[in-house]
Amino acid sequence: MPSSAGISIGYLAERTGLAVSAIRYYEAQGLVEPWRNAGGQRRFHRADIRRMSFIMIAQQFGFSLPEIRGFLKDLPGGRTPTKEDWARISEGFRTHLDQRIETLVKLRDNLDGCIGCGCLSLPNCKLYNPEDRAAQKGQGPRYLMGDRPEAENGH
Amino acid sequence: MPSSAGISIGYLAERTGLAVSAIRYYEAQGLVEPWRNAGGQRRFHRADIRRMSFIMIAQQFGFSLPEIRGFLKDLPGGRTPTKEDWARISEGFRTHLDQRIETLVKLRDNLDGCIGCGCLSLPNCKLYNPEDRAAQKGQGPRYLMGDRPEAENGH
DNA sequence: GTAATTTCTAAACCTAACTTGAGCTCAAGA
DNA sequence: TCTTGAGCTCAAGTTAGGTTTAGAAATTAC
Repeated sequence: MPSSAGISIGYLAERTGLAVSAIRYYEAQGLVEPWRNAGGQRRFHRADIRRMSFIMIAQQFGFSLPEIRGFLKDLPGGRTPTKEDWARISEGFRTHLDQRIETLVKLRDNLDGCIGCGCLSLPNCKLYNPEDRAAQKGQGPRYLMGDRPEAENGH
Repeated sequence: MPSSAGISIGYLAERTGLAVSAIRYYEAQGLVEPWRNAGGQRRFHRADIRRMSFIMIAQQFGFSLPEIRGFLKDLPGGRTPTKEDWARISEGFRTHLDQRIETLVKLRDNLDGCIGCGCLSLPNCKLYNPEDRAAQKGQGPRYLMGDRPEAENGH
């Protein structure tokens, strides 16, 4: 229940769909700064509902929590994004998203070019080529992402 | 150096760009089954170079190691994919990829619709909508870019 | 025949984004 | 007032996909 002096962590969780533990984790990561009431319990601004939403949306776009913290800190006064802030920030999202889509489409095109070629071990296969592999981002071994191309010879 | 009786883990690593530790890890995950020489060292088939390449490519398409193990097991005789197998399997890749691209494009469209609307806290915002969020992943670490199939466990 | 390199195992460690548990306190309703 | 539920802290666990480390044994190079 929202009292006049800020909202509880449970209420914030209920309104955003986040787990209570996640909100506490976000606080630990510096994404939100609740104050404490007399009994030591966290109290949040109502605006933090929107702040949490912003975090969740930014996550959908693939931003890490540190990056999101950066967005939130860059806002004058460290406030939760307003309509204008949001418009500005979404340009960045858009670019990020476009890049990711482009990467996947390229990957798909390579796949189409390779279906049935059976060339997985050949140096001219674009899927196998380390240069192309280095271009991808995401989880996976780090040495695929920018390390040694090395002399590859098909066998 | 490849002897006539199979290749060493170091040579396999060199030929694929994988770390030796990664190959041992794949063995532990049941993705490859080397035998041992008299001294207890692993020996691999030459064909495992191709097998490793297959694993790396499948990873690029977002498949988890258990899924990839499934692909490799489904092959008659448990062999490394041939040209024909590869053609068959890539259909699955293609579908998976298409889905991921579609998801991202939808996200982008929603973003375009929302730029400047400042509606982050409103229930009719598609980016904010809990239904849409629920459509992706429940709890645990969220693998946000596209769905990561598999390994969904309750709390 | 040495020396150098590779490989072996097992366990610990790593990152990200959280969740779970233990043990305790605070707040609210009957 | 009692009781239940919500909240607190801190540490440890989880998942995926590995890497690092340490000490010993095998293999290769000279």
